[in-house]
Amino acid sequence: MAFKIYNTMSRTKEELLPLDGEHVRMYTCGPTVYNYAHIGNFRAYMFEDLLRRYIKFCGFKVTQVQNLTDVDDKTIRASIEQGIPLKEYTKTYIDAFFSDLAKLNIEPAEHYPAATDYIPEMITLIEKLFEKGYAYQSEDGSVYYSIDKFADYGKLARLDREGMQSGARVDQDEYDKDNAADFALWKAYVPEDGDVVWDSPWGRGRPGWHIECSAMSMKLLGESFDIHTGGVDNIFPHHEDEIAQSEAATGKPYSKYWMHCGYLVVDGKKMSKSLGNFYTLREIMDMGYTGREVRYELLTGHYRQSLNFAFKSLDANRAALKRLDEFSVKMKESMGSETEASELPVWAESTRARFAEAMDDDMNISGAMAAIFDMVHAGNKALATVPITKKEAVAISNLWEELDAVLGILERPEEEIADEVMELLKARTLARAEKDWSESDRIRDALAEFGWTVKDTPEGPKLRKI
RNA sequence: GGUGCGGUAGCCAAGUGGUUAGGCACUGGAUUGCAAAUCCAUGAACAUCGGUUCGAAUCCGAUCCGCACCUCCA
Repeated sequence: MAFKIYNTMSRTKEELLPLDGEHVRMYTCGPTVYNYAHIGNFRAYMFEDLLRRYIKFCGFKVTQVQNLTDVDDKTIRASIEQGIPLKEYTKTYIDAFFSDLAKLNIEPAEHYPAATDYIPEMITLIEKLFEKGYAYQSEDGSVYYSIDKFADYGKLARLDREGMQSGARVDQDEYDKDNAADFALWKAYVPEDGDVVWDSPWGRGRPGWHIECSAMSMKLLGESFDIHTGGVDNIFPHHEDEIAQSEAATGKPYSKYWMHCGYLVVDGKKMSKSLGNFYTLREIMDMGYTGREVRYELLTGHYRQSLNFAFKSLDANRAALKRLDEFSVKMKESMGSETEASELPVWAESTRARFAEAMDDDMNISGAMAAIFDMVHAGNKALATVPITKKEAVAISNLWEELDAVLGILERPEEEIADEVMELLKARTLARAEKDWSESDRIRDALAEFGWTVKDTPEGPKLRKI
């Protein structure tokens, strides 16, 4: 079996073969911390989480770097407007970002470099570009990259250089540049930047946006690494420019694979701050949805497809997750205190292979989920006639755990049951024994107020969190 | 204008030449003091028109529709 991923560079699916054979080094474009990230942003981080988890499932090691863009036009403008120092301003949103990642059960990357901590590396990189003749300083003091010097410019986005046309926005300092499409490596200081400024060989200023990713990725992962990820909107110009800067400076290939995820859309339109059609995770959770339900939503659409966000789907996910939870609980109850696993029951024998086969094909998550639901279905059916042995239940639980290392949705944390809830349950059982149905129903309502439903089964009453 | 993605049942969503994808909802059944929950069963589809083929959701051509990117958006 081989894990195949779609490489935007070649526009084909290629087998993932790490440069050093065993260790996958990946770089992920992270958030610009000027505000709360919306769940469209998290769609990308979720894709990257699934990717790193599946890479590990395949037996590779992973080192992932995700940057924090804590200096750019938006962060500077907002911090000045609010009269808060930049570092302090961005800290709020950096903290919120990590808190949201945790709620979505996204595995932490190995490194989260902040742009402002890597200014010297960026300056070194720009100096190299000057040495090699790719950089020039314009009259306003800013430093630009000359795309005409880099023959491969446009290879990722497959740009038609001649066809880049007028529909494009007009850059204000166009006339300072050799080519209107040249991009900034270093931006000369302007009063609007307030006290956000660093010294450089070309005068005071701040780095351009693209250079930070090149500098931090190569510093932490090496001049050539395996996978670079981001949303499709980063293909051009951001990733194209990263390639131009990095490969021009080192003369080596930059990232071996480029992977891009599709958008989250709302009513057919891309979710974005400018359209105002966005939701933050905290807003959705305030509406009563859990991080796990949102995770399921973001996870279960294929990453290269645009994903239509709708609360209706979140409601549907709740039912689907319940089905998985029921099965999971059933297995836990069946295994008791047994720890030794036997062979899997026949109805689960092919599940892992089917799951892996689907995921190997560029992370076909729908196929992978189908394998799991098929197992649940076959299992439920089989259990109606042939009880599962304790050791088989252990084997299923082990499988479940292995698959959930990739998905991060199957396991649900144990719910703590308060003493008073237990008392109510006892009282209700007593009432039922005495066939006092009105008292029994009254207690059921009382339990609901504590957030629990009770189900009466042949083995006695069972509590479930609503 | 250039580049790219897409249109599959009530909704979501896999599938790239022949075999039940899957989930949610609906309906029926089992279970239940009644419920709820759960479990089982179940129909229904490939944007349009043409072509290739024994056979097309899948390949080819045309058309219609939607979305995105084209200089700092995940």
